[in-house]
Amino acid sequence: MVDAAQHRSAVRRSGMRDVARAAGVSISTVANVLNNPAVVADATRRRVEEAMAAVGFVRSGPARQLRGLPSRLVGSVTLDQANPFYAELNRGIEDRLDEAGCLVLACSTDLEPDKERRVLRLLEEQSPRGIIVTPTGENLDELQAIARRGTPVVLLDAPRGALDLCAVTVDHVTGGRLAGEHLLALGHLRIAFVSGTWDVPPVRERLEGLRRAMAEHGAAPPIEVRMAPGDLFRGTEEAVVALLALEASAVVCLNDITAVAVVRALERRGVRVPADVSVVGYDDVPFAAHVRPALTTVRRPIRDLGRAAADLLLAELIPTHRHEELTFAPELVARATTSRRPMPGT
Amino acid sequence: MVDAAQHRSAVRRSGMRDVARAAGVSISTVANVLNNPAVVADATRRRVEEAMAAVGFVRSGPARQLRGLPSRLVGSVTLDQANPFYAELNRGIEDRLDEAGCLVLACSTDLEPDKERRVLRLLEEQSPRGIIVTPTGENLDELQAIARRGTPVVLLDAPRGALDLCAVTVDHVTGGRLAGEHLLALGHLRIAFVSGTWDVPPVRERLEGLRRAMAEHGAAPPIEVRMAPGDLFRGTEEAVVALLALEASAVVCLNDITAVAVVRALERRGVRVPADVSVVGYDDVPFAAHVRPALTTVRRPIRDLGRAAADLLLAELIPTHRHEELTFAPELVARATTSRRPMPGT
DNA sequence: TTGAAAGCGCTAACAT
DNA sequence: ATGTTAGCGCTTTCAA
Repeated sequence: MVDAAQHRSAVRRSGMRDVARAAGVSISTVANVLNNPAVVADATRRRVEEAMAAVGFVRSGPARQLRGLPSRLVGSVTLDQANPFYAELNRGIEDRLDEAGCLVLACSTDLEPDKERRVLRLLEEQSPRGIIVTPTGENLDELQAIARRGTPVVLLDAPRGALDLCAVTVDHVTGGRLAGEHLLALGHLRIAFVSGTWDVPPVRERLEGLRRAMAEHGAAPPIEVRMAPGDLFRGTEEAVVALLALEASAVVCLNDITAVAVVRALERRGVRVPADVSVVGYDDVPFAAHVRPALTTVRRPIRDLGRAAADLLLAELIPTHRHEELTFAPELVARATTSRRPMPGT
Repeated sequence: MVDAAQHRSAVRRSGMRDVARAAGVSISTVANVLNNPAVVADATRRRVEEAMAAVGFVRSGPARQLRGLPSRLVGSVTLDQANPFYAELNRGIEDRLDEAGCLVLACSTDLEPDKERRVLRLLEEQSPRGIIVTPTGENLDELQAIARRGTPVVLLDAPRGALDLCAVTVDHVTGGRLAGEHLLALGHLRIAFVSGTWDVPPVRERLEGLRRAMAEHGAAPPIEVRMAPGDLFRGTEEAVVALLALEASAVVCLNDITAVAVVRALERRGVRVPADVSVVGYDDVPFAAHVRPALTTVRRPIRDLGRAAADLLLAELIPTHRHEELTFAPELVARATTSRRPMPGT
């Protein structure tokens, strides 16, 4: 007689029960060789180990979690895992988690609050060890609620002190300032800032830093050019048109991807970079050094951010844990898209 | 009186039990509003739903899996999720899985068989819905064993017909051929091929395609230059030295990253691309169009590969499922790193 | 040194 | 329309 369950799938993972039967011992002995081998007699242990190999035993994570053991899953919610910045970030997270035997669940929100909410819910249902998230900003209360329900949350690039959670951030005001000071030192006075379609704090702060640097140098405030919604290509074209109308001699972009797109759009219009217009990016993603002209940009230590976030997350398991906020310093990397302001009229 | 469990953590997720108590119904009624809402009286359903909100109910994925329901986790094992190719691939996988309410566990092996083995084991223990893997090639038997134990495995970029599993591949022989024919058409006769440190089939096949194209045109066979182990920088420098010694007028690289590095190394030595030497990449990762000179490369539809792999994986749940092998065609994208062979002596 | 038994949160078959 | 119950694979007391 063959029952329905066996029919449904010819393959079935064998569990401790099967190992126990194969080795002729009880389930708890199998549990002991797994979790407390010292207590098991050598001969028995060997017998059990052979049985494990023979039946192809694989421990069940879900069952262990159900018993209350810490999960080995960690969620990472970014705006887009294909974006080189977040790809690097996830790798940093993965590297640190790997040392702790944990795996990363990589999710993208595309900066859509609804998608973020869906993904967060899905993640929480897996009872992960925790969630590292670059928030869209629209679900901060939800994130706090998740933490309250027992799933640790680590924020990345969220406004400082926004929530009672662990967080790792970059001092974006300083980042914007660095870009500004670099350009001011090169003699630029009319500087534009290309921001994204959505108004997120980490970008606001860069603009604010730029504004401060310019104010301190007695220059006119930066002119914000917001990218049109839709694809990067269209948005950039329109931004560049606006840019040229403004007659700015330099432009700071919200990130490297946009900066490269802006450089291309300028070149297509016969505007030379940096001879006619200087361009500064943000992040220093790996390809920034490889485009031509090589991109001047504000670097943040991307993998370190990921590693730090993972560290904070793992530390949440410690009973005496207190929430902590880590801030990294950005750094200007001068390359070939910036140069001295051209003499007017030449 | 407060018991130990409560002490250990102030926060505790509430389960169906708590909802049932709060709503004054049995657990199965809660289960019904979750899984079979039509059968529940309207008033009761509302009461239960309110209770769920009130206690902050989150369904337990692990518990559901333990009951034998399909997991919502899918593993994706690539060589390096920070590599733009695999970052794109993972995004394609994520997009398709998202529609099925599944999440992707992104893992990197760095082409290290040991790491791959570790990661596969960790993944299998989570009893995921399946695993999509770009194998190092050293653990193929293990992959087959995993599938036998009940976790579906989908291969990516594995040798055709290597295993009795679903697979999605690209016709790399044709890919190599396309690169070769492009260069031959431009008059190149001495062509080198830069391969990676490790000898993996998808790269072998590209070289084989190149070889065939050259043979058919009566040209001398391609000269293989293997990258030195270690970091990309060192490896590329040495490869380029070898390259120049060979006096090849064109070089095909195993992928775009290496191609860009080769272009830079050539330029550092005063060799102009494409005036003196033509360079062809492979993959057409997003930045290939943005480096300067823009990279001529063999494109594969990266996100589509990911989506297809996810589709195959999800289809494994269907009882009548048969393993399937999908092959995508590559395509040459001629940009600015290739040009007509320079006249000897000029 | 080994075994018996309870229970984690859920689903599904069955009973009411 | 709602409730009772067994059990998924594991860990963890406790007893032998």
